[in-house]
Amino acid sequence: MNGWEGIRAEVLRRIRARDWPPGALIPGEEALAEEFGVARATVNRALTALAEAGVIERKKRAGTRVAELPVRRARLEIPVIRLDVLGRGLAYDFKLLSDRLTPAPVPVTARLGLAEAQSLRYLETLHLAGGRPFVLETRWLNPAVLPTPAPDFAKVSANEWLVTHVSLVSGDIAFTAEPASPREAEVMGVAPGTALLVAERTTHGTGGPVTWVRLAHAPGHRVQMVF
Amino acid sequence: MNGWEGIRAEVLRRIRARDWPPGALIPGEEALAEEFGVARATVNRALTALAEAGVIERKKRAGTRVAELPVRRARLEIPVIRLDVLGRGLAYDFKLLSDRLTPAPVPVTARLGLAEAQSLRYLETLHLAGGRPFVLETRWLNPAVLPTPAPDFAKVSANEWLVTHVSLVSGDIAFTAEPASPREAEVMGVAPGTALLVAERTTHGTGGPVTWVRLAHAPGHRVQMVF
DNA sequence: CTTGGCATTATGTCTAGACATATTAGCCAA
DNA sequence: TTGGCTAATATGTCTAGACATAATGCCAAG
Repeated sequence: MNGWEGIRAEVLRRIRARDWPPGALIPGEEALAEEFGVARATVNRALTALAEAGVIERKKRAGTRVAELPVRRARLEIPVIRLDVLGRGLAYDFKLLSDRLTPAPVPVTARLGLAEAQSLRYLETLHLAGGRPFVLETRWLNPAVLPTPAPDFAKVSANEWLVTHVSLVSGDIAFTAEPASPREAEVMGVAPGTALLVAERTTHGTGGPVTWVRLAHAPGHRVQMVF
Repeated sequence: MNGWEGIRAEVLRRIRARDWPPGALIPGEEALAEEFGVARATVNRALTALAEAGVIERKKRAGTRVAELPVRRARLEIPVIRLDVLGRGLAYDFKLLSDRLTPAPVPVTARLGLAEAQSLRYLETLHLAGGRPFVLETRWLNPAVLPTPAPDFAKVSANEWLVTHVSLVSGDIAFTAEPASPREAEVMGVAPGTALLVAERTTHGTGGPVTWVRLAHAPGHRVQMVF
């Protein structure tokens, strides 16, 4: 194992072996560079990677120490729903159930940072996997981000159109478990009250708030992450 | 905006502005270095960061192109439950409900890659926030990773002991929504069938499989991530 | 005793140049 | 036409040295 990845591996090994226990100060870059016989920049590359991974904490002047409670980070890759379905080996299709301009409820405008009672585009899309309900997408979309003429969301799902056409800058996503509402039960063909995995996303772009979306997944859906 | 972060920002701006649309080949590092008046290494730093973020795709000889469908990545920071609770401004406590060595069910041994019917340490821990049930932790723990004498999980929760004492190498986490089982309903004080957010984690360490754990969260729990 | 400023020091970033490596396009031969 | 070799090329990594920046701790002034 050579190069900066080799150094990263060796430093990680020493941390795991508790040569350098949690909280300990590890040797400076200069010292490590000499020990490994490389330039300081190479050690820096390795330590920077470990810091990004949360294994060590670095501060100027204070040095580098092993993280006390190594925060475990898991990465979630959020695919376009179509690709998610195809990736499971199932045929994809979707139905646009609702598309209208209507005053948004306060919780939605509040989360997006818009004026109360502003009219937003409301889209209800049922995504199908192998002909069966997969996800019910309930979306409030800021019409200001749409071009004129607006795209036809019956042809391209809003989910996919947004990814390729709007510059998404930041956002957050939250997962909850909720009982299926009567409407959800009817549309997805499950009993009311069935436990559904729900993802709520808020997205902001360069031109301001973009969309708030709620994805209610079919029973049994798993959101998988690796760390 | 100076330095490699400034270059990253400018490249990102051009991608967002569709100066360089999805799929397009962007100028090589040498060309960009000359344009911005910096060394090639600085451009490389900026582009490496963008590649890690999934915005561009880089291949030797083939050059750098804008990602067609920018995969959105969200990062989940998995805290120790005690800190999660304290971070919500609530008092933390936990009760060890069960602790015994018993043959593990096949799905568990299979996921951990252990022989069937192997005896594992079974721990059932109820985590409390402000005196109310917060998470029911159901854990199967490979006794091979424990020191002798084994720690007293009635004093330190297994959740916390593992983070600080075992070298966790890799693992995965999955979220599902499930109806509360009769046992869960009883322990957590909810009606059977209530929708619970469940996290299942499998963890492997340097010394082999470590633990399989199921965390059933109290109703209303949100797992929040930022991207 | 407290506060402000300053020197110290470890990390952060940058440069100019070099070599390594992967990949591709094109050429040549079977 | 096809298969394989080769040369060209863009990214990946590294070096040695330099300056920038941010904490820290000490010291002096109040």
